[in-house]
Amino acid sequence: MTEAPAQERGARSRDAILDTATDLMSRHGYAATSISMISAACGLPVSSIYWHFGSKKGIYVAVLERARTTLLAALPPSEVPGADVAQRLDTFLMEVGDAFQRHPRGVKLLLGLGMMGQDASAAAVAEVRQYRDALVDWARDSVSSVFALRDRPEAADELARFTLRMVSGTAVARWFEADTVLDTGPLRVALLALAAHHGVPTRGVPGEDAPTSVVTARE
Amino acid sequence: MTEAPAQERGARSRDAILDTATDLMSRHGYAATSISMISAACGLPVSSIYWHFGSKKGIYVAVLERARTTLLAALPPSEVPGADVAQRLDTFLMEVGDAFQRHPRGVKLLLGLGMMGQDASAAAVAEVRQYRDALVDWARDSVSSVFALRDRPEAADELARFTLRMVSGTAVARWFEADTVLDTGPLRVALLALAAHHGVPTRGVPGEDAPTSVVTARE
DNA sequence: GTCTATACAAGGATAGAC
DNA sequence: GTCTATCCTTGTATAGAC
Repeated sequence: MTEAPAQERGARSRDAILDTATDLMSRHGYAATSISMISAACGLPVSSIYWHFGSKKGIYVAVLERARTTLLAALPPSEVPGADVAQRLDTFLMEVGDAFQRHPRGVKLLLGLGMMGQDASAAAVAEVRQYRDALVDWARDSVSSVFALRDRPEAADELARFTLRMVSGTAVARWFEADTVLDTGPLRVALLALAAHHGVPTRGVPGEDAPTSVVTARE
Repeated sequence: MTEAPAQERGARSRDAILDTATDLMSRHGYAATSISMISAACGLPVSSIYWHFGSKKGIYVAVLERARTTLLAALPPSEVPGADVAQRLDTFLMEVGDAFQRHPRGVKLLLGLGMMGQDASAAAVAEVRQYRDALVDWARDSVSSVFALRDRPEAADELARFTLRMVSGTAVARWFEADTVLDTGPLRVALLALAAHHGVPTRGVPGEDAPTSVVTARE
């Protein structure tokens, strides 16, 4: 059946290299991953790798770029569906926790690879920033949708940052214990409290919890 | 003033090497830091470094060990002083934010160096674990003291984990923007809400007494 | 304890046949 | 596009004089 047009073989190899590099680099970091390691792991000779990517930094940039587009494509729309805050929040948290499980390399790539230091080429730095900015934007849009914060940009910003930092921190924890999951329960409580603290109406959301005073102070 | 007993010179050199290695490794990571870089930066020849530490892993272990003891010595007692929860919480958060400012390498060392992968010697792994466990213990004891959770170990554990993850996540954020500080304000709101959610009495802590905080380091 | 010099392996990268 | 073979640099580590 119609063998590969010889052009497809190239694309296939490119992907294989990228897969291997992503795996190795997200595990060991950029510096600790050598071209020969990649070559040995994916079966293709060193020169093929250079033919496709030109340099080690080239591989790095390509890996990051693909990771970014993949993750962004997998992220749910930042327009979170749901009738009320509680519903949307639960949906959002479920999605975040899910993405955290499915894309264990997201943060690790940013960190492990971001560790290039001064060696970082402009292209690499640009990729890292773009990756991170895309995540920030998505998070802000999402919480903005969840809590209806279109007219409260600072509040949306704070909630988004808070969420992302918790996710990053949990990713760090996963460094040490592989089966760590994102604790969406506490995060839910925290986000609701933060929203309330900002005077955002959450209309009796807490539900089963917090019979006591939940912070309703304002600034 | 007669010269150092020749033995002190050694100790001094050892410290200098350790300082340099700590700086370089926390910035570039373990793999990306070479012995020659350290040698060039601290002025001592490569062989002196090997004389003192035996191997690159040896330097790593020594760096981590010193970082751990230094940080632990700098951490305030986990018995947080204060008449009520509000006072103790503010004290605790101020201390954490302060430590975050003063010891920017804490987490970065754990991460950047922890990235050794399979190369990690047993000694190195042990050091990393010990470092991290010490932090966890301190955090748990502290929040336990703040919220009087001696008889609620699970609650203390959750609050401690939450706090540490936020700190780690903020450390990650600092990766990208150097002047990032720990947002103790939102963290305060979150911890109070979590405590309340666990049914822990916080005796009218919330808003009125504390101006929305901004607890940051001085100096 | 410190220095110079050096052994030896591994890493990044390229040449050129196929 | 892929392979073999190779160049050159850098890195870890050691030897031995002082």
